[in-house]
Amino acid sequence: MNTSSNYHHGNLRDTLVAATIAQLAQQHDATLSLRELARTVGVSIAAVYRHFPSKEALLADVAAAGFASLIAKWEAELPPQGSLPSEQRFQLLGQQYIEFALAAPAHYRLMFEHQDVRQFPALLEAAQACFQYVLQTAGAAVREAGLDPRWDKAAASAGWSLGHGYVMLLLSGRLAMADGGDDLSPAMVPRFFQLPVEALRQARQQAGEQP
Amino acid sequence: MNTSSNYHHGNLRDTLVAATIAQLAQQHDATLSLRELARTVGVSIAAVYRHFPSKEALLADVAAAGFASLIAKWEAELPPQGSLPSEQRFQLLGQQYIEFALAAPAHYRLMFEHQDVRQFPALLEAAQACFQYVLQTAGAAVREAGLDPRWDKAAASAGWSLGHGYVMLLLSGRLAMADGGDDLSPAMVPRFFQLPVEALRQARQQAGEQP
DNA sequence: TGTACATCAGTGAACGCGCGTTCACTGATGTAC
DNA sequence: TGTACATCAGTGAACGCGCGTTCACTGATGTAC
Repeated sequence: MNTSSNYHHGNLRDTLVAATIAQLAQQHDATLSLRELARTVGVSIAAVYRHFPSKEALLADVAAAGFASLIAKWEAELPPQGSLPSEQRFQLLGQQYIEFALAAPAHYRLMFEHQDVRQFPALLEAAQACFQYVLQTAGAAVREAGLDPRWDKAAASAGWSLGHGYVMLLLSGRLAMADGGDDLSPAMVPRFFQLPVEALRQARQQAGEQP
Repeated sequence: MNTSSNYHHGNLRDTLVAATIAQLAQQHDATLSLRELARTVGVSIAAVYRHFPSKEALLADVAAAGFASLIAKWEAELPPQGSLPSEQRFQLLGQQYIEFALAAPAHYRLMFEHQDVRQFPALLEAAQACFQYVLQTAGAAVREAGLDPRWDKAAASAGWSLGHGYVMLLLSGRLAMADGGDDLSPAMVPRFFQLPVEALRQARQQAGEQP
């Protein structure tokens, strides 16, 4: 296994995943055909089955890679914890989440359209790691605001929901639907990542309940 | 055209739409086959093309019907404007939105997965009517909070994003992923519909900017 | 260092499938006179 | 009231298609002695 000899291919598995991601980058929807993928890579269709038991398994790997590179983006671009107010850091995380999704919409869709997380442990693990990252960031903001630390999951879930919903609506053309055109701009959305924390603060003031 | 004579069918068009909705109610994903649909209704596949130029056109009608019945639900179940604080009314709207989506997940998905709103004016119109409903409700809350009325769209979009994202994440199994199980419960979410208004209030306090 | 052999990563052809769509048609319905 | 005819809403068969998957295979690679 030396140079890019393509006979015994080197690493067909990774090549297939990378080619899928490259292909998704060029389309709007998240559908694609194994045969076309094999054609692109320049390999017989049966070769794919040497590395993946099924199309679904390939897609699950591609989805997991998506979650991994989202985490990588955060790790590369988010200022370290403590270097700025936690609530602001949570907003930045939201902003970068949206950037990520809009930069590769089809890949992003695939990450969430796959129905059967339970069948693919690697995918589940990647998605969980992603959620943990959000959870920690949200948790820090919650604690810094003097709120019950157990509200971290609620804040994280609300933030993720907000970002995901915004992206999906935007991509589906169902959001920018008012005539005036003065919609919620991408630049405005991160600001709404202060919402989860703020709402919890309000909720406590009003009643003092548990979530 | 008298009784339910099924020879010249009566109203095959509506029957097809209704059968699609019924079928979607029994499945988790939003995929379905024209042929199977025709089989269910008891009609030849070619008969479908007497009423719809394509499968997509049928699905667009089904999606539009979804938006229409969401509006119907709101009109039936939301207390009239003025009978309670607008911000609370906005929260109720959010709660009923989520109820609607979770009661018919596949139909709900179809409403948003269809890519080409522009090709189907009836669908676009139905979705816009829906957005207008949210917009008015959000706008009332924004005005009642003494905020710049032009922020109504931002509040409406944020609310819709939050609800849509929550529902989609929940359905895809990507939300309830933390070990502890203490996630954001459906009952908790409506509370977050106070977020858009609240966040705008905060934003104004902090800076006084325009959205 | 050379040979024998197991293993590994590919190939090419074929499988069966269900799909959306189209065609020429048939039989019922409604209308004109 | 009865007949002729256009229109409408169906039928059944066929089209071509690309798909995911499987099969028996081939040729390169690595290892044992």
